[in-house]
This record gives sequence, C-alpha cells and structure tokens, in this order.
Amino acid sequence: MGETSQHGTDGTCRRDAQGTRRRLLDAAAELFAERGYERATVRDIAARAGANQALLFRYFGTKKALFGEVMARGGQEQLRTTPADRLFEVALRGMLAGGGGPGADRSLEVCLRSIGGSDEIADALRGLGEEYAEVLASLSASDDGGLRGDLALSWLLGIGLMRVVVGKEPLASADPDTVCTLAVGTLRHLLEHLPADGATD
Amino acid sequence: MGETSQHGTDGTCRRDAQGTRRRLLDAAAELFAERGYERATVRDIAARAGANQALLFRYFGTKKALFGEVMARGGQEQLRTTPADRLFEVALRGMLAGGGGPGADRSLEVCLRSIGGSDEIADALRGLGEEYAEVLASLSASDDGGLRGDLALSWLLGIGLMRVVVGKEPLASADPDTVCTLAVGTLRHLLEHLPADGATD
DNA sequence: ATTATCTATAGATCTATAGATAATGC
DNA sequence: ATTATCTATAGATCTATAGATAATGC
Repeated sequence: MGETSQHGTDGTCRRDAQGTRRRLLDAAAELFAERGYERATVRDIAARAGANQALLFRYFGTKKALFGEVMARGGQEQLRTTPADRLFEVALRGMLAGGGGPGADRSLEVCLRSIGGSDEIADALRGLGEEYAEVLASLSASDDGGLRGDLALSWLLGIGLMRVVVGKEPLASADPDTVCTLAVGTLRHLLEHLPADGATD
Repeated sequence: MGETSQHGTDGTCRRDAQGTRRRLLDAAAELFAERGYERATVRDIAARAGANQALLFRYFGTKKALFGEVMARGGQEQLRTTPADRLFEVALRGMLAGGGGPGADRSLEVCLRSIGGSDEIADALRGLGEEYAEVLASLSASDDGGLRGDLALSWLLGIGLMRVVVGKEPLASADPDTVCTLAVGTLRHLLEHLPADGATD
C-alpha cells in the first residue's frame, strides 16, 4: 500500500526542503500583502508556512532577499499577458478585487503597504512602476507620453491606496464596475487628448 | 546690558519648557515628513530639536500622541483658506513643491510615507482624506459625486506617492505647471461629465 | 523650592546565527 | 552519512520610565 512513504495524499512531506521553501514563499507573499514588509515578521511568516523560523534564513539568507524573491515571482505575468490598451483596466480590477483567489498578483498591493519601510522597497515599487508606466505611455501619441503614463500609474496606485489600504468610503465599498467605468473613461481623455498647440483651451 | 538674562538674541533659553515643546513638535513634523512615522525615531526627533529624548515623553506621553499633535497642528488650514474649485490644484501644487518653505503643509506627505506603519496611521489618513474628498465631491453634480471625489483624492495622493516618495521618472522631475495642467484638465472630465443615463455612450 | 533637563536602564521586539537533534537515503 | 529541522540565544533596535542633577524664581 506504500504506507511507509513519507508522502501524504496532499503531497506534503515531513522533510521536504523544496516544499518548505515554497510554503515559505507563499506565506511571505500573503503576509507582505496583508501587512507590508515591516509588519510582516519572519516569525509570523514561518508560522503561517508551518516551518521553523530558522529555515527562512537557511533558504533565503535575509528577510530582504525573501522579499526580493516574492516580488520577482509574482508581478510580471500580468504585464506580459495583457494587451497594452487593457492593462490599466485589468490592473485596476485586480486591485479592486483585493486579495482575490490564490495566485492573484498582489505585487502592487505589497508595494503600497510597504512604502516608507525602507529605500529598497521604494526601489522595488519604482522598478515595477517602470514596466507598467512604459506600457501606459505607449497608449499616448503625445510628446509627453511618458509623463501621462506616470500620471495614469499614479491614479492606479492612488485608487488602490485609498480603497485597499486606507479603506476610504464610499470608494472602499463601491462596485468595481462603476469604479472602472469612471476611471477608464476619464483616463481616455488623459491619454488621447492632445494639447491644442498654442491654441486657447 | 542684560547679559545676566538667560534669553539669547535668537529668543532661545536654556530652560524653556514651552520652547522645547515647540522645537520638538517642529522637529517631529520635519522628520515624520522625511521618513514617515516608523522610521523617524524619538531619538532622532529629540536630537534635531536639540532636546533630551526623555523630554519628548514628558511633554507628549507617547510617540503616537506626538504624531497626533503634529497632524492636528498642520493640515486643515489649507482646506479652510482654499475655494473648493481650486482645492485640487492648490493641494497638488503643494505636493509637487515637496518640502517647500517652513510652515508648508506636509500632512499628506507625512501620511504617504507612514502608510502601512500602523492602523492608527491609516485612520489619520482616512480622516484627513474625508475632508478633502468632501470638498472635491461637492464639485460634481452627479449622483455618485462621493465616489468621484474619492477618485480625485486618489489621484492627488497617487501623484504625490510616485513623485515624492517613489521618485518615478519622468514624473519626479516634471515641471509642476505641466503636471497641473494635465491633471486639472483631465479631472474636469471626471467631475463634470455626467453619465448619459441609459444611453449608449 | 520648583521644575526643566539629563543619566541610566528596563522591557519589548526583531533579525540572524551557532550548534544540537532527528528523519531520511544508502 | 546526509541534511532538514529545531532550540537557544546573540546582538541590535526602539519606546518608555525611574530617579538624579542642576538651573531658575522667590
């Protein structure tokens, strides 16, 4: 019957370095998203992963390195799989969903909750922002498309900040469709409306 | 010549409880704006104020109470002295200036850098946001004016986040006038454009 | 005498490490 | 024998407090 194996029906083992490493990564992703970098302690991460705290350092070296792996793992798939003209809406809906299913990309949420914690965190958000802003900038034919892309990204993050982190009402409880319609409709003006060169208004 | 007095020509005294209290408040306002709540330590605040660390607790009780006094002192004058239809632009320009002269209202900047530090910080930002969003909401005649006001505030904070805290280029070095023109012009659509009820766009 | 200021330290975290223990594979 | 896991603790912060010191006002 193979009952002597250490493998349970759920695929867990009592001694499985690779599995423990993955559980630590999953737990870290969750806790960083819930509390931000500083407030998610290595003790809590190890506890949620069902692992000993010392293993976290054995497998990742430092807490910052663990954070780096979490940020590198998630993130960019949304950027690659989404057409440019739908990126803002897709990213916004991901933020509005908040948490969502397992495997959802919470990278931006992690950054928002970690801001101010350390310079490395700001660097991580800047790096992730570069990629989003570049795509958003490509939607504008204007000279200052780069700036307009940054302003679009700013709005995306600001909405996430007020809704998910701060919980400002009525935004926090608003219907995602309504928020999306308002934001996307307004954003079209920012990206597509070229300044009337030298004209009045 | 009055040389026996403890009062220097700059108005400082060697023993001046009220003066020390004010210097601590000023130093706290600066350091909270520069580093956020968590990273501004009571030791650094006392050092910048030229006061002993223990006096901070004598005069304010706890670090959180000091933070509360800093937030209460600044803030609301901008809300009272600015006409509603200019609030967004004035607040945005204050953010874009960053730091600015002494006495400038850096409350929003303080909040942005402190987010995620503790629930009380999020509460403080939510409270300050209520007042800004209420004014912004009054500019929209729509049913969902409250939501639109929140979205306007979200953009204001998002721009501050990306420019001042994260330092995302090209936004971080962009000309304030250019940013203002783009943002204010776009915002007009959000606040004034009523949804075509039941119509097809 | 009053009280603003300072010294010294308690007490609570948190990250990180050294070395012991015990479950596996050969 | 190898190595995943655990115990115990070092070492660095940080907030906060108790009690001593010293500058002022009477």
